[in-house]
Amino acid sequence: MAANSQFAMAVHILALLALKGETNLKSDTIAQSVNTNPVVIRRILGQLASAHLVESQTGASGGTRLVLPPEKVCLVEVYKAVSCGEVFALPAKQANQDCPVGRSIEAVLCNLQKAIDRSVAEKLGEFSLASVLGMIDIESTAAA
Amino acid sequence: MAANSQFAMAVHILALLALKGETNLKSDTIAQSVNTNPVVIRRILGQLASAHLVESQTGASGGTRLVLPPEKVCLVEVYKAVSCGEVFALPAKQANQDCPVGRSIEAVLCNLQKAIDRSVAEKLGEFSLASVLGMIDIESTAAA
DNA sequence: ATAACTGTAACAAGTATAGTTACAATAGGC
DNA sequence: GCCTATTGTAACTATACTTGTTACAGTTAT
Repeated sequence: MAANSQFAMAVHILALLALKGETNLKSDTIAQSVNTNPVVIRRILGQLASAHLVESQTGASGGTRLVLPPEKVCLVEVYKAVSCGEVFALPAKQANQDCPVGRSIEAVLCNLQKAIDRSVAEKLGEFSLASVLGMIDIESTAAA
Repeated sequence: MAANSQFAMAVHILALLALKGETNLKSDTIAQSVNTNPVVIRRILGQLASAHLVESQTGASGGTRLVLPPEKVCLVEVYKAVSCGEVFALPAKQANQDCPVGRSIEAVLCNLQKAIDRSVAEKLGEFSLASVLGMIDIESTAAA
């Protein structure tokens, strides 16, 4: 399967919106930078809009812009907006309840899953969109 | 797609092996507890064997056993043995190199990816197979 | 009115997982 | 040595998710 790269694309999109400030950005313009189809971009923008991270306008000279300044956009919110938030899945089938291990392992795995997912959320919580922009600036300055 | 539950199954398998001690466990016996097909179990056992976490014997009265005592088996090793180790993927297509953001975002996303993956590894490093067994014991005692 | 956007449905292609059958290779028990 | 049990692995199916694409209805500036 194509690995899920929606979070990476979402960060790229938000970085573009942040640098554009108040101006609306068209999905077509974004698609050129991300190097994909505008519909793919609009799908991700739809998820970001549901999370109240961006706002869009339809019609001529429409487009999308950030709702909040980059310092107030945390990557945790971006991650939650575009992913299921689970690093690993629990088995689809229930374990054998006649086996002592099968009976009790599910709760253990579920707690483990929550612990891992929480640590990812905490780490992402350390980054804001503004900090991403800072990393971009450093990179482009170094390259110039 | 069926979500990847190999890590969860691997932990379940290793818990069974740990409780069985020195004795070889057959893939069929394990499959009954996990509630799946023996071949699915053998596939995971193969990955765990490549990571030197378990050893198998072919032939009659063959089976699989742990290489190390449960205290020395860390869940990081299990995770690395059965997964790609990446919480999110980078886009398959390269971003537009003619765009300043496209040109520099990839390195930022790559560093971000490494930071997140590292935090997952660190959190998993806090758990050993023995600690999983401890959680199982607590659960089954509470249920009894 | 017209032209330019978004939102979204529908579909194809590619790919990963889980499950299943089948069978060669191997090793213990008699 | 022969039989039997078990692993390792290939091959195939079904399912489902992601990306990419076309198409089009709805909306808005000019």
